[in-house]
Amino acid sequence: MTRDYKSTVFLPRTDFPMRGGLPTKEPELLKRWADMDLFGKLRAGAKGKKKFVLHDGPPYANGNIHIGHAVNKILKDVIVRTRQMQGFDADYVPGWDCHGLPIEWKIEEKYRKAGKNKDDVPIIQFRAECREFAQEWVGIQADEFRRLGVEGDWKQPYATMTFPAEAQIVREIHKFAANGGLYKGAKPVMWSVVEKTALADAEIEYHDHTSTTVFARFAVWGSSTPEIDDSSIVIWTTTPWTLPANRAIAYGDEIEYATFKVTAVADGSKAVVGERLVIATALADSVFKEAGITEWKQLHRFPGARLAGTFCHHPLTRSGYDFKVPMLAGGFVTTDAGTGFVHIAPGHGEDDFHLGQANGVEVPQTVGEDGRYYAHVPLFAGLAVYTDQGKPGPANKAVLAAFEEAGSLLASNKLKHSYPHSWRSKAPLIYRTTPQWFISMETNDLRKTALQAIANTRWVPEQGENRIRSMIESRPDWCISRQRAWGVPIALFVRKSDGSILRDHDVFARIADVFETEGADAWFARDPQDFLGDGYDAGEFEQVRDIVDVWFESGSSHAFVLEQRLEELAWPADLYLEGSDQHRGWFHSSLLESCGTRGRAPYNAVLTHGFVLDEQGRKMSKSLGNVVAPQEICDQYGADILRLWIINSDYSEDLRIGKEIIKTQADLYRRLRNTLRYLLGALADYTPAERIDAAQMPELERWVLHRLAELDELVREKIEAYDFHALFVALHNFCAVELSAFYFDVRKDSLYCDAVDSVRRRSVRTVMEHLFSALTAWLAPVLCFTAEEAWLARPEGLTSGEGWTAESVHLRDFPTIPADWRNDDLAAKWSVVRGVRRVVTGALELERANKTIGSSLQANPTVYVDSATKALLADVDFQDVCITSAIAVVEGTAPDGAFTLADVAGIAVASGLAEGEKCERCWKVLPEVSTVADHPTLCVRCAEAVG
RNA sequence: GGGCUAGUAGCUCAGUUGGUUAGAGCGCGCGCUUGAUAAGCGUGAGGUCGGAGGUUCAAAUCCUCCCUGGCCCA
Repeated sequence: MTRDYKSTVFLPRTDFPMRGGLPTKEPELLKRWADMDLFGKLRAGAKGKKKFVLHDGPPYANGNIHIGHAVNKILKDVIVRTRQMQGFDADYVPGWDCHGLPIEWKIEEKYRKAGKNKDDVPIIQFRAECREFAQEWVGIQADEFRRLGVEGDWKQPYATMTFPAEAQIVREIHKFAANGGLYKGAKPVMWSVVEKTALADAEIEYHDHTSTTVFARFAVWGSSTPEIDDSSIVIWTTTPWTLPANRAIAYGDEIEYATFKVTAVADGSKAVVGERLVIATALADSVFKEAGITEWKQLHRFPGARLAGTFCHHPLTRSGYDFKVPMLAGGFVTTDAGTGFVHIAPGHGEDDFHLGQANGVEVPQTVGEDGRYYAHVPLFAGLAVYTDQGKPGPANKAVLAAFEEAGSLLASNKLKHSYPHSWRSKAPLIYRTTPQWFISMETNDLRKTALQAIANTRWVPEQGENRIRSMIESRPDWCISRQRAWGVPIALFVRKSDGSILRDHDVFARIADVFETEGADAWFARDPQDFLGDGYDAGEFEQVRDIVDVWFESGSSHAFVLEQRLEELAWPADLYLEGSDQHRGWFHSSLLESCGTRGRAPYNAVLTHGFVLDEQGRKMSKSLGNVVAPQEICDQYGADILRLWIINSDYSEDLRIGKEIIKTQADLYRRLRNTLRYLLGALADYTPAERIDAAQMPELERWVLHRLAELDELVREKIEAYDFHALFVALHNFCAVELSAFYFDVRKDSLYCDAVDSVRRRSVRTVMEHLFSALTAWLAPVLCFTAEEAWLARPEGLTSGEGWTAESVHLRDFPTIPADWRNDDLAAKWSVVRGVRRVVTGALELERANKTIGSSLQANPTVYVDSATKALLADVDFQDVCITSAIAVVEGTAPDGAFTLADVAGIAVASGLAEGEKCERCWKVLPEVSTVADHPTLCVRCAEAVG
């Protein structure tokens, strides 16, 4: 009768399930971490260590998080966790951006639905409702971020709308006011005459509109180009009413222009035979047609660049417009339509304004908030561009008449085109110059300081540096004022007498102090005299009621977060990490704010990631129906899968996500999870007493330790480079190829069947211990839930002693790998061994196909090798390595038909069957089976192991 | 239109200064195992390296143009 030897085989045992059940398991772990105050313990344990501060860029608090938020926050979390486990004190304070237009809209929308008007609601009440709205979303988003496993100071996050933040933002504004960087200027904004208000981009709708077009002559006054002497520059515009505000003409440097002499005209043409006109050659024909010019002669051709330094007369020069109109190169000039010359009215267009700013051209204010010319405008005072009904006023006709009278009008027509309208009144909009507050890029050398700060910062990837530098190099002054309600006021007083800013430190301090306790609402709620104190009379000052650009607020976060919490944090931050769009956003505004007030960037390094696209590489949109929500992935697969996806993507570029990609990640995850599971099973009942010194281990075990040492080096290197993708590829390959397919497979026999006290089995288990320790630590920053689950499932014997006491895997540091585990000679040798092994497994496959064998343990192949390989294999238990019952390694020429692999030279394998009986315990086929009297069905090793 | 950037097997990615039949993991097909079993092992098939020109003895790699995307501007 045969005994049941199965019970004597040491099969893996563990409670760690093969399937994660992450959607239900993860919330349990979150609760565990909250209950044990993991974050508090992390902070306490890191006290006194070198700090690593990743300063959180605040998301906007107005909706559920999307996949982009998830990418950003998870990456931050992975980095913070790796730094923490490297031995840094890596605190992380999440934050929110709370002020601004989108939230205002939501509240306004609510009013509209209730049939109320925003302007009828007291500003304090309106702001309170905005605050409540933002606060609600802060709470929701915090929960959503935490569900992703993001660890941080969720009890004390920051928000731009807290009173201390509002107070500090005002202090920052005051710094610019005090150092002269802040000035009051004018800027064109989209203006609705009907509502008498400026509109933001999102409040603008485009509809077809019929405009009056004008071709007008600007007589050359003086030029550096003789070819255009006695000529007129011809401009074209669809807004004739802006011509009184003309102060320049733009040309394209690389556009070809020509001087034409008119030699014949059609009846009714306003062109004059003999006059000379300058027009872009590409557009000349169309201009001649419009102007009724039937014959002409081209005199000179030249590139636009030749026009630099030329001035023209304003066409109405004799009626109060007697000034020089400079010709300026504009990159925006095209030959799509018109004449190749663009009339520039700095107060009535974006391009116009920036070109004017760049060249020191004044910004005339010609049209008031009611859409009528100001009284000071010659010829046209009081005329309306659009009436308060949104209908065209007399302005265009009057301008046309004046130009005709002055002999400047060459032609006029109508054009139907897309034109901006108010989303509320549907009335056409105009660009109108309004007073605004600017931070100068030149005063105090802000541009220069910022460019130097960029050079002193580490940009990852490096291209980010180019990107932000080219922006800073060319950007205009920073317009920081907004005519809105929900934000931090630009809390300044301006003297009515001369428009100068009141720069008084006591007043500034009073304002900030009040904001600190009452919030920025105080600016609107209190008597201005409260802030001015006894020294000034409120009647002599105008209180600025504009609010500050929200980018200025978040750009000040380094001040109201890092600087104000120096106990926990540090200034400057070690790292800012956001999507690459933030080169123009937060990186940019933080840089300018900090350079303007502190002379350097608030960060030492900036890391950027790309955007999330769908599986085809297209942008996600509701209309395409390709939106992937992080919440759905968590519910279906688990946050660890989402985290793994991010790390397995090259986030320096755009990331893709979709069904197949997520499924792939779930497959990769299973391999990692099963590796941990196998280790746990193998380590059942393990205790440190079983440990074997590396020096006494078999070579194969020492090879695994060597690989751990190599990986340890890679882990450190890749963390430094923030290259988690490469790190996880290496870890996954290690688990799949080296452990599962090789080491674990080879050592199953030893682990299952060797005697418990055998040196070999103890070596295997010691190596398993090291593997478990290293892998749980290395995986923990990314698979924060799974690594914890595995850690908690470790055998009782590994809950005490050095490195094993932590109550959470996240309270551990990365293990220290002994330097002498590294053994390159051994690695080279085993690389050869594995090469030969591949030839053997290839040969076995043929036998399997022949049905000669099933299990490899039925085989006994003969391996023909050269002498060097023979020597190399001499001390290797090669039958164990190949998982055959026996193997012969023979030096010499292989017989015909022996199996070879093209890429393993000089190795051939001939098939053979193992002789003997199958050991009932270890399943090897050995001649010795039946030689042990007590256990006639076992091999010698198993008989001894069973005892 | 401008700045930055990408396009290598079904998927995620490697491919150093141009140099032998372009690699890996996953997935897929087939087989084995049934003592990691909703697992494990072996093995095989997948690529005109976005397209077209060009430089070179030699190009995924350098140059030009084009196509298709992405971010930020205009």
